[in-house]
Amino acid sequence: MIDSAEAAAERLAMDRDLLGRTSTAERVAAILRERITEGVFEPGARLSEETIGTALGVSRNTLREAFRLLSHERLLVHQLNRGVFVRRLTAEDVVDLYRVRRLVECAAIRGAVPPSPQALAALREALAEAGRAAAQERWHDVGTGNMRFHQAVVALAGSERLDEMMRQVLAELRLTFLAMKNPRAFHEPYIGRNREILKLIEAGDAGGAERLLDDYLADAEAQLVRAHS
Amino acid sequence: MIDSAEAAAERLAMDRDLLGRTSTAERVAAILRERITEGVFEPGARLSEETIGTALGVSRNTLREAFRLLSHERLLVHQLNRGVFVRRLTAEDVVDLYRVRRLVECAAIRGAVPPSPQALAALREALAEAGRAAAQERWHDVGTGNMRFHQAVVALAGSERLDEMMRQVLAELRLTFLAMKNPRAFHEPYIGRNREILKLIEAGDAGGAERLLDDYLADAEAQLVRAHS
DNA sequence: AACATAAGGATCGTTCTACGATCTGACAAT
DNA sequence: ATTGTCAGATCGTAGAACGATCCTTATGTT
Repeated sequence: MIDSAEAAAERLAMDRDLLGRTSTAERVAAILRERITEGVFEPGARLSEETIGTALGVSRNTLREAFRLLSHERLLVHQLNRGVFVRRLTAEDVVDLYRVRRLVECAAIRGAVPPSPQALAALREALAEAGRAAAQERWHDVGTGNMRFHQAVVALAGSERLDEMMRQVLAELRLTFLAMKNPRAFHEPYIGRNREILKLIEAGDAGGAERLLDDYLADAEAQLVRAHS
Repeated sequence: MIDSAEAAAERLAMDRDLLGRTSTAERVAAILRERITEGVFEPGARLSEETIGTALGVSRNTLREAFRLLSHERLLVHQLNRGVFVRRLTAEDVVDLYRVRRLVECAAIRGAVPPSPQALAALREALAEAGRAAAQERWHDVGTGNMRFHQAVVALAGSERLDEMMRQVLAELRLTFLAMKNPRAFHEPYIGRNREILKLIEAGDAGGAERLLDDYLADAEAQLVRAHS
């Protein structure tokens, strides 16, 4: 009986952080994050403590904590004595973001031979999700699916910290997507290209996958830079 | 006269963010960050809002903002209704940190041919600094110099965001260094190895530099993992 | 007319007080 | 020995207050 009790305790320990205990500030941040990536608050817009605080029914202190969280994710910029603003990305920001993506994603593919089964499953699932969204013409969700695919690419490296970093990079990228007026034309073509990349990864051809990914990123970057000039 | 006025304005624009306009919370965070990396607050220690707030003469709200900043840097961990604690790193954390370092630093070297003159200068300067510190037996500063060298390695990639990420990784690593009881034996040998790496980079031999760097990281990781078990 | 200055209002930065919620540890009951 | 209960400490959040800073507008100067 002792064994099973210990085993059960061990299983519970794994669920511990799943016990979603979140503070009000974090929940407020989650709401604002969604509104920002939806484009409800446009880049450059100021988020007044007073206005938003009363609208959400939270105190200024709590709201300020939420602002801090989002500033660290680079979704907001904080100017002393002026307030927080939705980040407005420049062409240089886009270039920098893609520098990071190229370096990290390509290295992740190169370093993962053979790829872990879980990471492969995540890649396939993200691709399938993007496909479903496209079939239903939910173009925003196609973008989400594509981003999740590249999140899974980074997951090939098997590092929590890299995953976390990529989450941030992709969240910032979301801000740039808002500038594209035709979401379908922008997102749809990349589904097929991701499928090609996955095919090469599955075939064990890391070099080929890396080349394809590099082209992919170059094209996306060029499109976004053009839209941000 | 117009030209020089514009030129002057442009120069000033570069100094703008140097004009240290920082809030109290950020200054408090800077102080705590230093104390933590110094080891004054040991890993696992709880930082009471009340105690530290009165000690530093700031209000709880301000202090909480500082805590948030440091939590995002992973120097502190925040537990709901329990307070903040100095992060205690596990052997898995060390492994993860070195996974990131290996991927990012090696890719930065491989991608930077030829390296930019500024990045090379930063590498040389960091190495010289570590050498000076060693000559004066300031072992803690030797560690700082070595870390700055690897910060400069990442700077080869030319990405602000990667630089920022590396800053965080190295700050976390500082926490693990505290576990090494003999700082000289730990830090000193790496000066020479960094010098070898720089030599190969200067010679344009990115592949060789990458191999050396990989060995370097493997050895450091092994030492730290052993100390964290 | 162009520029410098001053006044006013809005908003932020920070502090203080307050109270409910939650954790911890100790003691009592089973 | 395990469980239940309670008190103390600390955190989470709210709200009011006031000085500091920024922006805008009005006023004055050259």
